[in-house]
Amino acid sequence: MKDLVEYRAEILKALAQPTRLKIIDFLRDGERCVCEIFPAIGEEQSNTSRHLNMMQSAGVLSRRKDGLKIYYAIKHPEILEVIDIVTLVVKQDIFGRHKLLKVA
Amino acid sequence: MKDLVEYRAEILKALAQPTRLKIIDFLRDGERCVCEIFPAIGEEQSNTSRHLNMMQSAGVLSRRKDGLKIYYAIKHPEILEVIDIVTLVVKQDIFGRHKLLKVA
DNA sequence: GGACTATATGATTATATAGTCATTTGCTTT
DNA sequence: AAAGCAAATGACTATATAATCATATAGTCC
Repeated sequence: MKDLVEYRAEILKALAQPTRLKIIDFLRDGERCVCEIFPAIGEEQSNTSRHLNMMQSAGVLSRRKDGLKIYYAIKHPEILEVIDIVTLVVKQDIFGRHKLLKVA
Repeated sequence: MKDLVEYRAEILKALAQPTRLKIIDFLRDGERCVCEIFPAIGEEQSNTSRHLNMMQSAGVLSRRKDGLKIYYAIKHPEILEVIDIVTLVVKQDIFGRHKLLKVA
């Protein structure tokens, strides 16, 4: 049986990729079908589908079927908190350095 | 130049691996040298060194030299918040399901 | 300088990942 | 049942990752 540390890694890995981050950003306002997602992020349908499937297996997204379409949504609002904190850290850490240099 | 989405992915990737999560957990109480870290997490010195180096490049850890030893520490306390939120999500999502099954 | 300790790195291997193109599956509508 | 759209999957390629073993680098102390 997988242990806690592996589940944590799995969720984090599901977030740790540019294409997947773009998907999550796009899903901020609510659920969307694949046919809306892949043009919005500028990726192929098949690639988008694989990432969506991976994120839902990891427990990051939920999936709902409605006729032909499949709607994906962010499953836990906490995921957005995680992304927001990371964004903050990036700004502090990376862009912070540049800003300091400019100010100095 | 790398953009925001790539920096976010880089930080998340630096967290998204079991060995690295163990390192971060071990660094919760403060900085530790490599010689303390690798026995604590049960990994080889060289493997541990690579993970530490990778996390510091990503901006997750800071590094301080003192004589022979190199001390690593968590650079931003927010990183621990991220881990804690993810832990919560895991418990809700994965273990939550099992609990429900048992209760039902 | 030589022995010793701590950390990093080169080389290698096995496995995982992201992406693409073509095809398939499944549902809907006529 | 035939046509058409949405999503998933198979096969493949190129690249990245994690781990190991052996070795190198760099600092300390005698």
